Amino acid sequence: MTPEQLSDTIVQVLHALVDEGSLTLPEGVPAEVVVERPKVREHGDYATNVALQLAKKAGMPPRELANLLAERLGQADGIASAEVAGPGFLNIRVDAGAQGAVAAQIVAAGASYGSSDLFAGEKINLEFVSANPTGPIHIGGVRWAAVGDALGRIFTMTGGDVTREYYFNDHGAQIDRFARSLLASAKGDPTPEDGYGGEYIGEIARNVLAKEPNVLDLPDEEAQEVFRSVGVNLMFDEIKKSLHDFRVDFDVFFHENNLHESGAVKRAIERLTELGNTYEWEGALWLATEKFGDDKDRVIIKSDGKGAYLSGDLAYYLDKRERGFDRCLIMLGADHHGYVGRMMAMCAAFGDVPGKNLEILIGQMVNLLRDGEPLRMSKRAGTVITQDDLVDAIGVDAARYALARYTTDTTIDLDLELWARKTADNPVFYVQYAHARLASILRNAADLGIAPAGEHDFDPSLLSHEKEGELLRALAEFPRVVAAAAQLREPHRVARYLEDTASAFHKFYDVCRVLPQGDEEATDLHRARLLLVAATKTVFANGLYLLGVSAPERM
RNA sequence: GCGCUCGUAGCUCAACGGAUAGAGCAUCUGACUACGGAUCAGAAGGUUGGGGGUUCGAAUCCCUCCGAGCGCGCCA
Repeated sequence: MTPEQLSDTIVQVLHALVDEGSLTLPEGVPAEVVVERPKVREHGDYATNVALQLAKKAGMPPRELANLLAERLGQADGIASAEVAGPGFLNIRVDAGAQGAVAAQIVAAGASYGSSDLFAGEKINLEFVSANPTGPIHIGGVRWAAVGDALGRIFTMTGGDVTREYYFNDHGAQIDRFARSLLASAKGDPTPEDGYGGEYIGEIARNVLAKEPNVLDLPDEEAQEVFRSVGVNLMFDEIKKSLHDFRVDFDVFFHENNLHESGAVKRAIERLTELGNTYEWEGALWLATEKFGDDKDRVIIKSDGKGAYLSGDLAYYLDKRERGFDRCLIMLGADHHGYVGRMMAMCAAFGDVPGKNLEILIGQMVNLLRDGEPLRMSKRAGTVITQDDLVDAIGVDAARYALARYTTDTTIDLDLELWARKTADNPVFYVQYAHARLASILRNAADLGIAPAGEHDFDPSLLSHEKEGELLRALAEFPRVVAAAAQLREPHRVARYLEDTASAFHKFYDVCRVLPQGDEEATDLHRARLLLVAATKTVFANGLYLLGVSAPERM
């Protein structure tokens, strides 16, 4: 019995009590009730606070209502017992048979176990990383590469129609600085005062020279144009390759420059003007964002006639909405949190709903440590830690797992030494090891010619051991965890869940022999446990997939 | 000065407004004639930064103070 099924059962009992007149609920019976896994074992398999929630509405003391419910619930199908505890909690024990049936359901669902229709019919645009094409992706961007892609997988699993999008800021002064830096490097000049340093500049410059051998014969201004266009494209390619190697593939790479060239910026401004949300002042065009909650109004066309940075964002947002996205999520580093106010105001200025049509997620900084010492980064000195550096140090699996394992609203310290280790103190190995061990059991079973219990010969009530129950309950949680991760935009919940479930599995494995020993004959219990093993492996495979981490058959 | 995000075990971090705040690492004690010991069992470790408030119930919501990180351009 899954938590969802238990919730349904409780709702049915509520309906029955209302129908026979022993319970009055003026606001009606809720469609679902909260069912949770108690932290303390003595509190049963599941617990619900429904009596506490409904007591006031029913005009009845919580414990009295809980008693009423417990009496009926105890008689319901699949429920072994229901007891009232504390201020009015209901502690519920599930029949072993009802519990064990989950294993068969999971194996039958396979790769789709955990999916739901929570976001069905919604077009969701996820914009993340979007690092400037003036250099490789650095550590700040990688956090979102891992988290954003995982979130995309989670939204897909909960029914959403997901588009991953990367916004290339290939317009404006920073690109000029990039081009000047390349030219200076190619000529052997020192890095310009406001330019970019680092080895990659020299590398890109050499690659441009390889493609355009005569470029230095041109006047500086023309040469710089060549370095700009060729250099930026080389940078694009490098960024895309890094991301692909990181198992993050974007559906759309959107170039800011297109917005300016296609007239999209102009159109967006016209729209905002029609809506009465722009005005001219001191030679510039302003967007009235303050009335939508921003600190102050913002310039969108500067007095020199050029578009301010925000003008690209306006056009980009409008473009996404015109492409039919109901939800536009943008993931930014904490150093950009200052934009949230104006972006939300801009969204409202278009007549949209901030927080729904546009959502901005802020990720805090990542600090890298080696042997407990912080790695200091300096752009000038070229000691920036890039995505590729991180992958070289600890590998894609560990990097993705490490970055997706924490809530994005706290800064994290990653110790490269720890995450490179192939030992138990590295959480990703703990989880992957569980999967490999499960795979190994199934391999051994196949060698022995033992098949997991099937549809007709599976007796769920055989899985009655305490550790089997805990593992089954953990497996039954998976869909709820995925749903919560999607609704709260918190992929780390999946990682934490896998760690808990790995622990439940190892504890089960320690005390419950799955395969027959020696000449022992395979029994129904062996086959039932083998089915449980298959179900567990399915959950690990699905969970690791959501994080973009491999699920190894062997390690 | 204003704003955003945070403050939880020695360390890194969890915890739909729920019961005795949990894991891992590190420390200490145990378990291998092994379905993979990259594991398991146990011990120890806390005034959830301080103080108020809201309610049946607060790490979580509100106010305030302290501390940290990050932002506050007609830069991009």
